Amino acid sequence: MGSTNTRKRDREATRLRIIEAVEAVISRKGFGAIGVNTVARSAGIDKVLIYRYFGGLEGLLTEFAVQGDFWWRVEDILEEPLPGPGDPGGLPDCLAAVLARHISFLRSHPLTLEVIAWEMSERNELTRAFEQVREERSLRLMDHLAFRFDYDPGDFTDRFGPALALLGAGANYLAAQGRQIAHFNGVDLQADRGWEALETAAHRLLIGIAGPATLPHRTDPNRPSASTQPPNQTLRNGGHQS
Amino acid sequence: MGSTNTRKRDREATRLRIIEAVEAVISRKGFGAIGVNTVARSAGIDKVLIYRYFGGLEGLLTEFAVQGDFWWRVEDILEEPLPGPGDPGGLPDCLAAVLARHISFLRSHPLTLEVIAWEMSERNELTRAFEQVREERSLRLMDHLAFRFDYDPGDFTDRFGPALALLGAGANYLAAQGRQIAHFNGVDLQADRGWEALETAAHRLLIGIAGPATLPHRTDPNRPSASTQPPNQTLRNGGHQS
DNA sequence: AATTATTGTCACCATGGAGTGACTTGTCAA
DNA sequence: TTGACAAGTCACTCCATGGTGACAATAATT
Repeated sequence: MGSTNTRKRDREATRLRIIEAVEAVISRKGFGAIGVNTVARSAGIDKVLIYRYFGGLEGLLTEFAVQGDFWWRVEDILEEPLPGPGDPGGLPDCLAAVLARHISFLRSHPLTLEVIAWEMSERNELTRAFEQVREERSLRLMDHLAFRFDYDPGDFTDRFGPALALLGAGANYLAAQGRQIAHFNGVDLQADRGWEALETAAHRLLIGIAGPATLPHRTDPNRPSASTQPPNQTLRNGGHQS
Repeated sequence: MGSTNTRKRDREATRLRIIEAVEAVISRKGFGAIGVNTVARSAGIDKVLIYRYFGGLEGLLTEFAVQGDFWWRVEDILEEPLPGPGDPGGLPDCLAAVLARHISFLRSHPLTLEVIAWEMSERNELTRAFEQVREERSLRLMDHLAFRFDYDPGDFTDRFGPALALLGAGANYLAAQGRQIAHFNGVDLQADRGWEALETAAHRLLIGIAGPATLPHRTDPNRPSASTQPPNQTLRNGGHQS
């Protein structure tokens, strides 16, 4: 017992210190500065421990990636209150709100922005894993939205997938660039004002694509697909079923 | 005379070889691999020449940046035929066409994509210069579009700047990511189909923001601003004045 | 032909990173 | 108390890179 002592020679404690050092280095100098020496120096330990405990830099980064969660969870994006089919704004409002939460997440997670920036120029096991998580959650989110608004998932993807890709990708790019540059096409990326303008612009754009004028869904009331339960059970509390 | 001989010891020729080697290295291994040794090895010359002729890596990269033009010129984006105020589609069609040309440029300029990716993680004289060129041309493009559709430039920027920033940034992100990853939100970034879908999505989005229903411009027919000539004279042939 | 300037080559140093083997020291169990 | 094992330290090799000085070879100039 007492395995969680505050011993001086504590493997778990040093493991944690090392992982935290990874985060510290990335926050301070970016992913490009990550290395065995840098991390060891920042953690105040000998680099040989990185090899002993993690099998090298790659293992350490994997561990780091597993610990921290660098992407939103579908449940958080869908958390109520969120505009639904009954609300006046309908689908455009909902999509705009989803995008706003996406943006909010990005802007409050600097480490995620580092990951996004890193993925631009690096290609390895880790970036592949990151990408896979993001893609999986994005698609799952779309399925939930399709269900929420009674679309066939395939229909929904065809209709709104590319548009949401464009807007989401734009948010990624602008948020990541906002770390370094101030303006993009005249928009101030480091001020809340700029981001508010982007969000309202996105809202107006989405009204165009998903507004009442362009809403030919529910054409077949008793189509076989779009079951009566959410696409999968990963939602904590069933999400939107009221 | 005969300064352009095919001598064996030709300073200009070696200078060119070195600059071309920069391009080759970036194309093959990305900006991250750029270095004095790498370039010298790729050019088949001694690295000391880089210091002699360019004063070091920084000078070489500057020269490289000056030579190559890594961003579209406003004139090319505005080249006729381009939808104008008289055409049925009007402003949305025009903006969609502009975005399509932006995308086309990106997809046909891999080096530009490398620059974009590089700018995400690096911050130095060069990236600052790149950014400045882009920003200047983007704003100038917007001014031209405002003039073309008889908007007050400030109005136009307020109304469409953020939306165009979002869409343009999305294109940048997706094009740059398309070098490495295949799918984003279900869209295939390495197939023409995927990009066509993105372009039509953008078009539909723009109809929402700039379509006839949301076109309260020209409210003041004799407003003082929006002069009768294009914002500046950098257009080759005066551009759109018919 | 001799001089001079410049192109290009070679050898070298310093630095910093990745990775490893041998050592010391603290902790736990017998 | 003692021995064994694990935690942590030290010292080192190897390698790639940035950067520089000295030298050889060739072209232009006189």
